[in-house]
Amino acid sequence: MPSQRSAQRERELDDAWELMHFALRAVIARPDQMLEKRGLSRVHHRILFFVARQPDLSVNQLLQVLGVSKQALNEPLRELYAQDLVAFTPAPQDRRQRRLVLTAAGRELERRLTEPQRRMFDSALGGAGIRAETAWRRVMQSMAAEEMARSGRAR
Amino acid sequence: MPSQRSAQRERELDDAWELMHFALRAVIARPDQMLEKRGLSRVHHRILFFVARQPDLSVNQLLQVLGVSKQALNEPLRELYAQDLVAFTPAPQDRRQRRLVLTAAGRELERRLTEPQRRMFDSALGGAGIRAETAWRRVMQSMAAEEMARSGRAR
DNA sequence: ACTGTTTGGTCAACTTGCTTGACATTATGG
DNA sequence: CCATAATGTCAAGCAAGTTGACCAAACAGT
Repeated sequence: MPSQRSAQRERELDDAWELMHFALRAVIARPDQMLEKRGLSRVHHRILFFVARQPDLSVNQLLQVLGVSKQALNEPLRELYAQDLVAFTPAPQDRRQRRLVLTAAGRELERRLTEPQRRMFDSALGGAGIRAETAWRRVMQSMAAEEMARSGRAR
Repeated sequence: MPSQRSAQRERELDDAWELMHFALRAVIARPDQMLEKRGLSRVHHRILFFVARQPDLSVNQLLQVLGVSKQALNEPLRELYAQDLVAFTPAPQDRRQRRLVLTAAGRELERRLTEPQRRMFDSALGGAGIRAETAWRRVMQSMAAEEMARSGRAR
């Protein structure tokens, strides 16, 4: 069952995947360095990032988004709490739920950590022009859609 | 030192990063399932992928590309050899170097593993049109360039 | 021919970041 | 009052990486 694709096209698709591979590595690199100095890890950043973007997230929602077990989330979360970077408030209607928010210090740190990434995206997307940017988003959207739905990310 | 960016732009950049995040997860998902059934892991796939794309790679080159220690590479590589998926040939000029190539079975497996990913890229890129595809590549290229240079990927 | 360097392999000890399982707590809702 | 849901926590274990140390073979320069 060989596909209908040309060998040439095959190469182009593999190039695309390789491109994404290295782009990801580049985006990750800087924040990882900064995190290490603080004794934090990538999970901490992911938590800060998603909570910054969607405050009052519940723990369960965050689990869905991150795609890890609650045990894996628990410790990093406690550390962030201990360092006064995130805070909890019980949900008004259901006091079992803990709504996650960032403290001022948490927002500050999140900004610092994510800034290099924003810079990269800004330069890459902005530098390519408006039309290229929307094209880029359309392509990514098409690849990510299913997975985002599964994680409960509305669009 | 707050940046010059608007809050609106900030959100768009974060959206882009999130998009990439989930796209990656989507691309990875299928092959990971297949690998698990064979008792192989993601590294094995990465080895197969890169050796398929650039046969006669030396071990050191592969290390650069994958960005892991030689100890981390060694075992998976041995397993692939034991399963007759990769083969070694001494480099003609320097017999210390082992040039890596895929066996027929290796090429076959690599095709099967990478196929779902190629399909995703083909559908996402192809579906967006030629101009969108080149735009997408330009953006990714801009983000990945440095990292690819560091890994010795010519462009 | 000697020597130092490079390529690669291997053993060992350790760390990190998860996993699953089991169980406890508290709040909710009927 | 009771089943269920949201969350926390302890424990054991595993996967995949790390660093360090050491070894052999092949090469390159003197």
